[in-house]
Amino acid sequence: MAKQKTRGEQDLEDFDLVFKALAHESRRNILVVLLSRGGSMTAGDIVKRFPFSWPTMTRHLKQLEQAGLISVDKISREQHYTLKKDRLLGIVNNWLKWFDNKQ
Amino acid sequence: MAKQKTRGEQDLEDFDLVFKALAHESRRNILVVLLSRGGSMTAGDIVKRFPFSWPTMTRHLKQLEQAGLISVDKISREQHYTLKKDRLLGIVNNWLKWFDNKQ
DNA sequence: AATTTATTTAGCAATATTGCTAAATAATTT
DNA sequence: AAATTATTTAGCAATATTGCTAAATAAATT
Repeated sequence: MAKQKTRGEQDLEDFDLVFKALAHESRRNILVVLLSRGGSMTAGDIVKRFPFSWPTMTRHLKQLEQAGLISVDKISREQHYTLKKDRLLGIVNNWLKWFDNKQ
Repeated sequence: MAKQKTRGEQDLEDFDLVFKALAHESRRNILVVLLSRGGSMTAGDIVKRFPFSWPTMTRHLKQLEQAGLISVDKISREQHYTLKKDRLLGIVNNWLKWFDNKQ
């Protein structure tokens, strides 16, 4: 049985995955590109807009997915990646809340 | 003469420094500890609350400072580090704004 | 002036991250 | 069934990050 995580433990793990994912400029840009294209794109369309190889992009996308910042759907042989905007805003704001008086 | 940066270039540089600084759990925790102690602490007081060596802490603090998330004042032989909460909130929110409809 | 206290700098080793190319897989079209 | 298209996996090299210890600096105390 996997150890059950408390609310706070889960949050800490989320913060870590999310902030690590956001630490790389290209990954931040992938999120912006997804947003600007309506939230959803195939792997190939994303690759076209960045200056690195497909395998490198695959890895960046996987990191974003593991952080829960994007989701994937396989449609025939294409992978459709979708921005999870609410989770991005939710987790980062949840951390920022610590510092925000007006909370 | 140093090249003059446009508004957007400066923002991108800020985002990069800030998100890189926030990528490490201990550095995020340093900010929280500073906050919980009223915003300002000496290097030695910070070191006491973390499980790593002073030189390692010095480096983390320098990264936070370069990101503009804390400032330093030398008072006699002590270094006083101060949380720059407004800048933390300002820069992260400025990036998040891209994703926030309600903006 | 010597010692103590507070802290940084230098430099190394271990680990993690990033980027690449080549090969593999899996679905689709010919 | 062979070829094409979309994409991932494997594995390597370069670079960056993190942590450490030892040495250096700088101010204060004895």
